[in-house]
Amino acid sequence: MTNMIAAAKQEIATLVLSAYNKTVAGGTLPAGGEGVQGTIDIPRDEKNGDYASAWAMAAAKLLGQPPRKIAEAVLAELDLTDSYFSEAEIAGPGFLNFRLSERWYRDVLQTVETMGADYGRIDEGQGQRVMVEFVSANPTGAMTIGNARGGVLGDTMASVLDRAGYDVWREFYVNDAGNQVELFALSLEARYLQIIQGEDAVTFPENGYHGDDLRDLAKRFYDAHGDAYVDINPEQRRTDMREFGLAYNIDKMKQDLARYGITFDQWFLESDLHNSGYLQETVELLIDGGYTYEKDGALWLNLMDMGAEKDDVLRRANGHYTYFAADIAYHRDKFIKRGFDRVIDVWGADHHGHAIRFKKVLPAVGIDPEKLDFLIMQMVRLTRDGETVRVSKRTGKSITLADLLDEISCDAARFFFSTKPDTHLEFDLGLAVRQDSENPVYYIQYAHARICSLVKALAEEGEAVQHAAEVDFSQVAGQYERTLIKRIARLPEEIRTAARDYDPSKINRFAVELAAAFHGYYSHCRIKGEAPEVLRARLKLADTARAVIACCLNILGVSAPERM
RNA sequence: GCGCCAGUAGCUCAGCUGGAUAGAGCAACUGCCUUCUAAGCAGUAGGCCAGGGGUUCGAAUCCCUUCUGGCGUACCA
Repeated sequence: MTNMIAAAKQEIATLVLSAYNKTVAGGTLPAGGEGVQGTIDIPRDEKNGDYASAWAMAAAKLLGQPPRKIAEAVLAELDLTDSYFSEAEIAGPGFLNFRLSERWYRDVLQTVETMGADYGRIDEGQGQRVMVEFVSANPTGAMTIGNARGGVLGDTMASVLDRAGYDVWREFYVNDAGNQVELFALSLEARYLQIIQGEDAVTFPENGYHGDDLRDLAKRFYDAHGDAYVDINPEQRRTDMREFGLAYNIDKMKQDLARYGITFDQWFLESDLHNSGYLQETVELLIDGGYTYEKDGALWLNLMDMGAEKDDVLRRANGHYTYFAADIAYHRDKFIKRGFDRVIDVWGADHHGHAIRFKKVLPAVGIDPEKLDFLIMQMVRLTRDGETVRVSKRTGKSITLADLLDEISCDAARFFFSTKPDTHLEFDLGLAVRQDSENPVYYIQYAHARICSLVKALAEEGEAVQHAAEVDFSQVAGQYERTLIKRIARLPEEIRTAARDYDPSKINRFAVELAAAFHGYYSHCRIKGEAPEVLRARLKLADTARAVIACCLNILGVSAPERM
């Protein structure tokens, strides 16, 4: 058993049930309570034991007896010999409170030692193939602060799922087709011609991209080709400029994301869906299925018949397919063509209306909507000195991911954005500069560095870290030691719930708690200079904490420094 | 209007598939470095869990409702 929390709970369930069966056999309690599922919790207050079973309360109604009386009868038959528990008692309205035995503590350290850097790995996913699609920023400009949040969320989500036993695939969907890309090409063309003919000679397209990055891009194109593109077929000009611009931007995104610790298994091009005919084939599938109708020259998807609030356009009157249509083809590719068992799309809240309607259409192309989950993250509100800063790409004034990484470290940024996705995040640019002192990531890294230096210092004195089997656990029986071991034991369970709830930020909160347990331990339990048995037991515990902190940081994509 | 998300300490947030006295960090205040890293530890103070109803042994947690904020409701993506 690699999840020692689950192991403890499972054992309590077994112990209580077997004790109950004895009370039935002995005639103390009526039969019928075998199927009762009493919750087993870890009490907030340690006075109430390490684990508490509410079984007696849950069974009270069914057995027709007061909870305390049931608890007393069960307790009398409880046999803790060789179990993970040393004692049990009744408290409050009828809780059965259990205290962990030395055997459990030893098994925790043994598990960490056995699993090493893989500690926390569980088999919840059973090797199912799951794709996490995230960031998927428009290639028409730089990535925003919102992408910074989505990037961390998707990347850590993928890491958590990986450790939970899924076969994970990270993917970036490149929207290199559609209106925005045409507008991008037109804007670039205008900037290019302006370089040669002057600003006033060329009118800039309405709603074009006004950012300085477009001017830079045009300059790069000019540097490469001079004025060779002035007297050329405008269509050819725009095609070449679009390809040039997109290639440049996509490469830049790859670089920025790499700086941010994110690499994708695949960059999937929307244009491939158009060029290969797969998009057309998918739309024809919908037409043949009778899910569409034509109105005002456009092809509509009859979503209201599928329970949605409104219909969506698949093919515009100008003959171009919409983003909605492409997305259907894209997901058909994910599920039908590539056979993923599950797909998680990390999207911003501005897409949630799309997400709801999107799920409705999936059955029409043969996809089980249950296999697709959306991780909708709420918007990041960017402020500076209390005033909201617009994050629109078109203002040309937005703060980019690259800007952010110029100001704060990748570690600090990743940790800062690891918050629960369903709450709004306010990002204050003034605060960002001060993040170094406020970001808890340093608290965790400091714990790691402290232990590394300690282990190194002791190794120089000839004290190597021992194996768990050689440790005398009576030497680490104090409050701080036990708190630390119990916290170490939690990682697999945290992985399980983080994967289940799609909330990777649980891991960063856990890491802070783990670091706190270590700092407390370190401050109260001296290691160097203690008697040999004490020193070795405590050193083993410190080194185990180090390994688990490293696991957490690894999952979060944050470095684990050996020195600070 | 309708739909989705949120409202918990001065600030940022945990806790939400019902459990015992609602927690942590930051900020404030007190202590702790001649011994393994003080980027640390120990402590004090801080709360009508947005308001109101309900469900039950028990509600921050579940249901109804009101209020407040964000987002959506394009032949954009």
